[in-house]
Amino acid sequence: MRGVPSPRADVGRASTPERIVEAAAAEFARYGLAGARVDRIAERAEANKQRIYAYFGGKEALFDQVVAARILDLMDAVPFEADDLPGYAARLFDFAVGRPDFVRLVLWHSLERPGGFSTPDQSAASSTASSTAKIGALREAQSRQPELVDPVVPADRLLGQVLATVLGSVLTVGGLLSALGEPEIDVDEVRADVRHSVTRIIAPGPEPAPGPAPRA
Amino acid sequence: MRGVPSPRADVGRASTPERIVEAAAAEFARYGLAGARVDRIAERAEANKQRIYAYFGGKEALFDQVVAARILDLMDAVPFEADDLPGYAARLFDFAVGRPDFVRLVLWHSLERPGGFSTPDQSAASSTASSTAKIGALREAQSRQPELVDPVVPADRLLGQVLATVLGSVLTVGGLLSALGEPEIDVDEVRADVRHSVTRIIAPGPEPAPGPAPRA
DNA sequence: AACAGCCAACCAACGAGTTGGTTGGACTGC
DNA sequence: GCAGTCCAACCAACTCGTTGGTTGGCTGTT
Repeated sequence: MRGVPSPRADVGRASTPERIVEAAAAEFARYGLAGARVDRIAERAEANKQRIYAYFGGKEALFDQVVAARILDLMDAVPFEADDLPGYAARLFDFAVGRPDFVRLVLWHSLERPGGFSTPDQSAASSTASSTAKIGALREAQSRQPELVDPVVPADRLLGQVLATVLGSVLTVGGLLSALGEPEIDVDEVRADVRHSVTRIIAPGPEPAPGPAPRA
Repeated sequence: MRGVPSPRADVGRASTPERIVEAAAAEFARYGLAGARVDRIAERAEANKQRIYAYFGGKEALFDQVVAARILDLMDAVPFEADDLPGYAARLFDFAVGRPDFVRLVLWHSLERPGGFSTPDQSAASSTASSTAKIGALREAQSRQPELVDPVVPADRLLGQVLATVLGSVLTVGGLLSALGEPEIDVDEVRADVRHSVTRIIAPGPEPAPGPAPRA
């Protein structure tokens, strides 16, 4: 958003750019970048088409900005908690499961914009920064609570595993695996399973039986 | 494919329908259903546009058939093995990681065709059938090897967790989480992590913190 | 006047799907 | 051997709805 104007004296109604972002999020979540229609976004936003071009520059730019905004939403809606990874995983899970549009948006963005964000939004940089911050926090938590230290998996990859578990579970609930044949799923059960998996992943436990010896 | 003709006496070259499927797989993997261009597929296949309509009926139908074919490929390339879930997970992982196009195809299909396959292909039915078969095999394996019986997670959800782990890891490697800030990933490490996670998930281990103590 | 916003029309390009006509191999009956 | 037929496949042009993006003119508010 370049020049966000102060809202019109039209109380009770979101500003035009806000309405556009909202409508765009819905449209993009449903149809993706290629499938989305600018006219439909304008109509949905009860705004005018050229406003989209005036504020956001174009379809792709709008897409990027919408996704970036939603990711920032996630980041401060679910703060990282190194001391309680199962809980963090569960909260992430709940956030994502409760917002199917968010998940679809991220999925679509990763498919349709392989290069990441074209707009040099802060979101790209800030997210890798936040990742290293998370790993740091995790290490710090481990130094305080030695029983969390896994002899096999170092902190950085531990985080990856946890996120992968959450991601996989979210998509499972979202019906992605239905193509591979997974029927009737209960969200509460899966959330418990996520906690369970993460608990076991982070806690010292049995070694992989026949697999290649894990490196230090 | 309705009327698959016998290949022309044009040795050394795949049949036209085969070439079309191949080209379509590449095109759809790259651009998705909405983004794919029929003309591009025809060109890539060194075939004629109307052949696509003659053989497959249209863009969407072609998409469905391509995806279904690829899923069947997966199914018999990586047979389920109830006795060695970590190994199965690792093989699934390798298959998917080695075929980014496959992953993208499945992802896109789940996004762009929410209702599953419109063509009443056998793939839809066969995949849920194969899923229940998997769960059955898993139960059977557990009855033979009681040490595999997890006191907490029943067989059906166990399978879901394993698949979710694999899926999440594959997407992590594929760069999906990069949006959420996951840098530099080593496939071998992640494969080991998958084994590791699955091993821990299926083996009796520590309970989730607030849960009841594990029974013998 | 400056500015946010709307409306309506417009444009050029694109793209799915179609059609008419052509080529060349294979098989048939004579 | 040869006309007749069938069929896969190619080519090129065409239809026609769609779509990203633009422009000019109008309204109301500050």
